[in-house]
Amino acid sequence: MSSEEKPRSNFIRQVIDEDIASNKHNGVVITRFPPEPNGYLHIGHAKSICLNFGIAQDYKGSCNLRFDDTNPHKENIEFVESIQQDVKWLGFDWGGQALFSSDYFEKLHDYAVELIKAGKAYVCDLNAEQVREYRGNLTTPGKDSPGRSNSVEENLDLFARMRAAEFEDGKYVLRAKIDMAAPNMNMRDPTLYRIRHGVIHHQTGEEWCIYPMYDFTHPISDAIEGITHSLCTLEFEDHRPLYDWLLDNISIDCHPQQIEFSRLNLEYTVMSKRKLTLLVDEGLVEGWSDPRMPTIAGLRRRGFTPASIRDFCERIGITKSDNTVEMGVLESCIRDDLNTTAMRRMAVLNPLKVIIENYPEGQVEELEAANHPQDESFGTRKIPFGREIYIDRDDFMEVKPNKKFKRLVTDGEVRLRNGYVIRCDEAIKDAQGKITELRCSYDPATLGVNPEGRKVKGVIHWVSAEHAVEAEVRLYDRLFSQANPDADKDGDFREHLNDESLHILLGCQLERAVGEAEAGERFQFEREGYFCKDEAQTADGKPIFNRTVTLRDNWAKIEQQNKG
RNA sequence: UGGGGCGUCGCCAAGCGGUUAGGCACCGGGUUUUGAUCUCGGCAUACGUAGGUUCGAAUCCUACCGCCCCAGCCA
Repeated sequence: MSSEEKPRSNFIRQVIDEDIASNKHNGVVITRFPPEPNGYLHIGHAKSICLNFGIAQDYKGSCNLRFDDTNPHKENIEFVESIQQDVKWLGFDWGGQALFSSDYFEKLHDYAVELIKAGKAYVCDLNAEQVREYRGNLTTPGKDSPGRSNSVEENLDLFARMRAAEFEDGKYVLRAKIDMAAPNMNMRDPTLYRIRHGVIHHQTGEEWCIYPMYDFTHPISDAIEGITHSLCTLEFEDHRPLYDWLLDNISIDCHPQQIEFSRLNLEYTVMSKRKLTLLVDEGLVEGWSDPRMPTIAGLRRRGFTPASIRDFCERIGITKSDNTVEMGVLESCIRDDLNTTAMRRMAVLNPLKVIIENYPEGQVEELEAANHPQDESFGTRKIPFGREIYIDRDDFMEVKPNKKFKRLVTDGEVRLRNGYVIRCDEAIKDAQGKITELRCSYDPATLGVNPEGRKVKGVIHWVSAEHAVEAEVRLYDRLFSQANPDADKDGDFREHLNDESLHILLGCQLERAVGEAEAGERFQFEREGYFCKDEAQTADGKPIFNRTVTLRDNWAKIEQQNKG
């Protein structure tokens, strides 16, 4: 499998190679994956996970899982747990306990005090709106906050009282004293600490009422953990001067290197956690693990394998350029994997009853079928065959529509996969003219051999009516009808939701062998696609299968082109 | 009109001064009891544009153009 091959290089690995060559960190490589537990992980996070854990593996280093939990307002324990589950499921190990930025709150506080003592941080009493005004804008410099001229003693006293819960939310913040005229907005005395009462932090409870900001927390947490390379996405590029400033201005002897790469965009979906949260909260999808979601949990439920997602991350590469990857790449990854790993089965999604009139009533044959056409190690199974079977309605037409059509037509023949050749003698219709069943005959001499004197081109799948397992099958399509749902800045991305993204098929007929499948099991339903059994059942106890992806379908493509 | 990035095939992406890897997609041929798989072949005189340096430039220099990010007490 391509995902297990040598990882291809990228500019970050080149930096690491150079650092190893120059013995910068004594040959050690330690990375970290630092999610904020305020949502479920998505395929974009998978890119970062594969990068960070992949590098750690290849360089015989390690990768920490560290929750960046400095904003208790938005975070909760459900997300802490789902994130760990998803990283594990993707196949990565962070060795021991997960880490939390909140583990370092006391140390972080001490570094803040150190900055204050050095005259490099001050307590500011401006309110949020004033801070914004004082900051200036992109083209005009900011102006100093009154607090900037506080004495060290005043700042120390105020900060201590902030911690001691003497002030309400928003009364004061702690700020770094850098440069209010800096062209980089991040350097205009960024906020380091804010006051937050009345929230219970999932790790520290009510121990703290001041919480450090990301820009303060991240570099120090990295340094505490001895991270060598701190990999993050492009939007943090102009936070790097602040990252470096902080580590240069406190007494810590570790200075990780921040390197930025571009985030993943995927066509026909959204990747921002804010937007995904909105879809979940507004009930526009069925939760974070809805199979249409680009979340790891959604992809898992859809039937994607960890290997296929790793392969995807490998294929898309790591660069600094903006990119929007086509869905076709993801689909190709899962097809590649499942093609070699999934058992073949037959399932009739849109059943049409077929009576084989020259087949003895009550007789049942057990036909043998390979579980994989190219891999004998998958073994074989028995498929019952009888007088009444189901085929898919799409596999029959009364009149042959064109000479390339090679499925069943009236007075025509077709091969039943793993079975006999049958001929359609008559299509029975109801009063409305809808075909209700087919009267056919079979050729007993065609089991495992081609008929004599004629060529039967088509092969269709089928299921014994008597032995079929009824199921619900869910067909998924892209979540959005537009390749880039958030293209128009003033429009609402929700307007582009695809209302055809889910089709539920009832009364599907599966071959007997699928009946024993366990939740999460994946199959190729021949000629249809790859399907995964859902953990849920229908109200009346019938199994539910989710379609992961269709098979590549050149015929559908040709038909599409003929129409268009 | 401040700062930081990015621009190589429809979409990703190698390339790091010596004459454009690869994958996806697409187009054709072969095998096939899945119109699948597999397989064979095709698919950028060209690297945002214009100049310059050089025997030689996607790679170096200059100037333009286009796109993305930054004005949270979010991360």
